[in-house]
Amino acid sequence: MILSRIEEKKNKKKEKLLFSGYELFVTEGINNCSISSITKKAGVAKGTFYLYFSDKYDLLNNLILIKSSEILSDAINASVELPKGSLTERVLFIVDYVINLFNNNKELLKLIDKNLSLGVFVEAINKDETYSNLKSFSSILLEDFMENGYTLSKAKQIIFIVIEMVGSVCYSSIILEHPSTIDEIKPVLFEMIKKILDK
Amino acid sequence: MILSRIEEKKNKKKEKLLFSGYELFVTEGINNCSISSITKKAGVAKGTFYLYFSDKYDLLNNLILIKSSEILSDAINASVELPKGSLTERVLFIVDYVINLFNNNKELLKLIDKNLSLGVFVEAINKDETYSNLKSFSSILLEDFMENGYTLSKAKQIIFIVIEMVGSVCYSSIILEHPSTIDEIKPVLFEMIKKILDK
Amino acid sequence: MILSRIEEKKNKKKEKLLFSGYELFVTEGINNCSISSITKKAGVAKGTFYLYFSDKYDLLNNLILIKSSEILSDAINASVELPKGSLTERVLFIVDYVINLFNNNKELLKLIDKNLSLGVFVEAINKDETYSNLKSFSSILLEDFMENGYTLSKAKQIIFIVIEMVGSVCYSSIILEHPSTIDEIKPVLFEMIKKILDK
Amino acid sequence: MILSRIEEKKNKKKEKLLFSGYELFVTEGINNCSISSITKKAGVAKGTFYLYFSDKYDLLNNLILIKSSEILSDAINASVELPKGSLTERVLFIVDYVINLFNNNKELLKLIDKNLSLGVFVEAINKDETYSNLKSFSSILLEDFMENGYTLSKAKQIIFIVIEMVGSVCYSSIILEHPSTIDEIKPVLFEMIKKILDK
DNA sequence: GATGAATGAGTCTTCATTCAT
DNA sequence: GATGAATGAAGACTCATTCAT
Repeated sequence: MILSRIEEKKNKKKEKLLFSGYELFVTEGINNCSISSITKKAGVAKGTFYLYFSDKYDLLNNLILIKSSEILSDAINASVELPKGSLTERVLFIVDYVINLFNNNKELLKLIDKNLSLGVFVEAINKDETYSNLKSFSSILLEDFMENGYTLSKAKQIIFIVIEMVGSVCYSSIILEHPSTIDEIKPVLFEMIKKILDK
Repeated sequence: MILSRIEEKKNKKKEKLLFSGYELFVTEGINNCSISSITKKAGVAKGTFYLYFSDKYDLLNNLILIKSSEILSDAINASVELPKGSLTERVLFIVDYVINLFNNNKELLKLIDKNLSLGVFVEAINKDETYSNLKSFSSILLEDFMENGYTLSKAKQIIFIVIEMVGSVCYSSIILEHPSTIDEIKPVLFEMIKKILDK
Repeated sequence: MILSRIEEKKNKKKEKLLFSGYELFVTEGINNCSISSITKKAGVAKGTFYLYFSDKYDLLNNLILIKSSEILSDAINASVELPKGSLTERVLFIVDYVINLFNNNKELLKLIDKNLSLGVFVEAINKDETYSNLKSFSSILLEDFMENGYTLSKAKQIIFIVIEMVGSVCYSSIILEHPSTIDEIKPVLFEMIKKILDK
Repeated sequence: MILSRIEEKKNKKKEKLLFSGYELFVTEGINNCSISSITKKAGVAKGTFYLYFSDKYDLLNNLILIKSSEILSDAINASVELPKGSLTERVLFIVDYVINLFNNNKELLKLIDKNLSLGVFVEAINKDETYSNLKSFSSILLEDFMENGYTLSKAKQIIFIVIEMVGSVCYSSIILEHPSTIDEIKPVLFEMIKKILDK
């Protein structure tokens, strides 16, 4: 356990770098951030950066997986209270949850959407066991689809399209506020999702 | 008309720069392109770049407007042959047209989607008279919505969401080929659009 | 006389360039002025500049001679009314005149002192017949020195030192306002000049 | 003291840059010096320059303060041997010292006078404690003025004017050698200073 | 004479990366 | 592991100057 303190210290540095990177990416934009500015903000030496990340984009990818994982973990915890089989409600609930989250954390939305779609994130889940808890997300949702008579493959495709649609609309309406605000567009979006899922 | 030859030359230079920028942006990625490489490819001096554009992103924006304008102009010309009022068919036709176009020109898709959504482009239409011919696009489509009982505002919102959805799905499936290929996802997408537009 | 109109036009261009150069030199500083900015302000083509001046500093030198010539011409016209032989009064009158002029035209002071001392200008007088009218300035003043028993050579040296002193003090007190304002320092300066000239 | 070696190295680099800057400024003129040429001469990388200075003019200002400080420190050490109260002699001694110094180091004179008058330097003394040893300069001299019945304020004004006068005359006569050489003008200058200080 | 598009050398500045401590 | 001084390649941008019209 004497190493754990060193280990802790190491993790602290990595986390500080991640956090500083996040702050700078969302405030300055990725193109305007340098390794220098990240380490400066993190309060560590420039060389330290290379002990944990290969470059700026490596840090970014770490960040996106972490943040995306958080978003969906939160959504899971909230949506489990809904009764099994209530497909439309669950999807709308999750979508609503994500919209609210993004609406309250525009910087996060900016970072994720500007760089990697949720789709890419899903891919990471499949590969990396670290995010295995997120599989339960899929499974709860997928089971609802099954119960409503969808094949697994069809279900995945619909989820994919809905995620793309929601992400895209969120970005445009929340960040760009164009052509509608999220409040104006949300009812229409929900109506469309309902229609899509209605048998 | 005596100036026309000079004016012509100038336009040629600008076009050469636009074309070279396009080529490099799509092959190397915008971050990996320098003014130097663009002018070199265009066969003009470095300083010449600044006679026509303020920076790399200025050229990019020019490019996106031009390319987007081309895409929609093409879609207009093709869709006018459909009878008035056939809303679902027209939307599907246009979507299909755009998908095929992007599928045959992945570089173009990469450039446009990575940087500006079609939504931003629509904004430009409203402001700039240069793209006034694109307004007919809206009008033909909007008339179909009207004839099917939609309000103008509702119609615009639906179009916006569909464009976001199609653009996003295209990018993921055509460029990233994840989680499905465009051929796999297209039928599902069409089915969803049909459901959305069905009264 | 048919050429005079062309000649006039030419002079107009040169004068416009001189004037624009003056304006830009004093507002932006010489280092921040380009041929481009000068011609733009003057409303002439870039190439036209080279028809009249070899470079930025050529224009500057022209400017300084012109401006200095104006200053001293004005001083001559004013000081001639004083009776011959009143050396101290004449010097103080001229110094006062120059101080007031600089005080009302700080830009002019900035331009002249920042670049060429009045001493350099005096050199030009000796060489260039164009400014021969300025010789009368010397003669009136020098005669006063003679009448007060100075040798010509001594007179010139005293004038030189006084000019340097006044120019330097003006620059510091009027432009930098340090360590005194011109109003505070002027009585002391006058007292010193009086002592210098008192036999 | 373990850091002292690194600290030493850093100071060496800074000094090398200062020295190279000095050499180039005086031989080539400031306008003709590039960061590149300075670092090349100093034998350091271009980027190293920016670790110590923000730009060319930052280095120049450092240089002027250092050099001016040296000049006056030397003058102090020399003038303290004079008996207290011998105002005229002390001023002449100091002026003579400065003239000789400039005469033997024309490049230094060129650098200082072309850019900042001694007046500006005095301002720096008042603010920055680094140059506090220079205050003794003022104090010794000012005390002499007091003993001769001058007010503090009057004394400062006279010193200011004399410094401006001497600096200006030095520049013209030593650098431009116009209209007199320093040897020719010095007796006249001394005579004038004597008259100024004579009660 | 006048023009201004085009040039490309030259300069500043940033920044990822290294490495001795 | 941690540091941060040093590097120098790379890129953005300026601008005096030319020359065809």
